[in-house]
Amino acid sequence: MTVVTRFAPSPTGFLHIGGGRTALFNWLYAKRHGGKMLLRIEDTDRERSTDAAIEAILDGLKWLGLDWDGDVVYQFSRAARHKEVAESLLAEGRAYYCYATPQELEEMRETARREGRPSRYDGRWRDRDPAEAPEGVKPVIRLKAPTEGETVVEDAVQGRVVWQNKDLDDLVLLRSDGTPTYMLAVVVDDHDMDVTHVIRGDDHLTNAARQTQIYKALGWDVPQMAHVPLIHGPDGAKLSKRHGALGVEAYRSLGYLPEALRNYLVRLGWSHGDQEIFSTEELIQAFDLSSIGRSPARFDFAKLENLNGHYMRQADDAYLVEAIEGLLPELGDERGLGRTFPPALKQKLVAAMPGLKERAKTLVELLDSAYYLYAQRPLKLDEKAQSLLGDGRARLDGIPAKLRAVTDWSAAGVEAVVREHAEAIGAKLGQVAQPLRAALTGRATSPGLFDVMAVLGKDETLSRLEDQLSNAPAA
RNA sequence: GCGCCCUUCGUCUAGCGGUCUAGGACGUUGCCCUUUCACGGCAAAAACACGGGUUCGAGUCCCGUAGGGCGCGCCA
Repeated sequence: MTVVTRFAPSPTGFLHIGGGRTALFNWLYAKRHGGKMLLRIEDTDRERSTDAAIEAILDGLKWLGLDWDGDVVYQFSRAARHKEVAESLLAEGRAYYCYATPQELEEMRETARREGRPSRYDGRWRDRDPAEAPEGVKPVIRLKAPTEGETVVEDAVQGRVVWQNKDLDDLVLLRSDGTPTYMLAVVVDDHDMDVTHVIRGDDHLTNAARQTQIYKALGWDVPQMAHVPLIHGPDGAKLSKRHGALGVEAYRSLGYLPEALRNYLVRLGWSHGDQEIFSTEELIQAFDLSSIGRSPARFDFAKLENLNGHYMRQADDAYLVEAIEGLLPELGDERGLGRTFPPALKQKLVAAMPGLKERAKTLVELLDSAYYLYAQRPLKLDEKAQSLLGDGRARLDGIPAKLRAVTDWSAAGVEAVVREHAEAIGAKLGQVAQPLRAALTGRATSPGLFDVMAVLGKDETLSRLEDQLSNAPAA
């Protein structure tokens, strides 16, 4: 039997980080077993489903590098089939019409809560003659759930979980307008789509019990369930927009690489001994359901950043330039850049990338650290650079002339000149290099100074130096 | 309130009755390397929620307590 997993988001918002991890787990499990991962959009809530959300989810998955097999299934398009299944249950006496009105149900819940009883539907139409149906009320179809015994879910992550049937009420299968509820639709679709493994957040654990009852009533096999713990915010509370509950596209904007985010996400809940870094191939080889823990994890940006830095350092230089270029539509304007890099700048970026990528944790930092490559003269020095240059300006006297004389403008050639200069004025190299760096890059931090000068070229280097040295120090 | 789930360093986790003087990673601190910052290397501080059992022996099994989470819709 081939493994079939599915990712089934509801299009009421973007693809958040927890959904991204669920998709990743489904994807990995399918890949691991040479199976398929299907994508189903759970849009039976017509009020809240939007096309924008569908697009955001699809984009998010693509950006994360998680592809799905076959066409996207839109759940609502299968409503007729859902209805048919509900009616078949009705015909077999495993479901019944319920004429209770929303107000009635609301009262029922309130009373129950007030009296300290569990708030469940009381089954008032379960055995009642439909002939007693009130005028003008369109009924829903409810499942005639067992009232005795227990419902068991053998979960690949949670283990054996047992509910007493008396604690579970008769859920609605078909709404009064004839549309299916989520509970029915999932069961029918998973069955019809031959889904073998349902991997989802453990907020669905209770649903698993109710869905199991539907499967049983239908006489269908229950797929293997795997309910993975949720991801919490850094404070342990539910994920909110303030911390981790951003759409995955927000992580893209923040400058994270999809491979880094995947690696981070997979280790939230799943582990493989002491291994922290996984290539995609390694993940596919190692991933399993039994190594998923049962306790919730907190989202930690610091670790994500570390991982991202790791992947950036490893990445190909041209790839990184493409990646930051991809951020330009969002970040370019405020940095005086267009939507793409001019070819000349692109070349410089690639050339400088080995030194740049060592020092950045995100693509945004990478772009900013490359400031000296695209800055317009005269440079605007940041605070640290200003004070460095202020202190060391005197030690730069005579440097421009010596540099102007250089014929071999290479990192090594330039380094020799600067080292000589430092020696000549009795200063340590750092005492000369730092103010020089400030003047040339506008920052206190940059890649190796001589590499910077080499990439900048002789003319630009000298011009920038003159800009800064001819200016009287700011009072 | 009822049901279900969870609880090892600040965080992610290893641990599947003895090898745990509890390991790794991120973060933190110190040192080294060094033209800066990073990277890298070395070192340090840092955890089995609590209480009962079971057992020769418990982080590991059982039961409570406390704390946290999820669910309890004609939402998904």
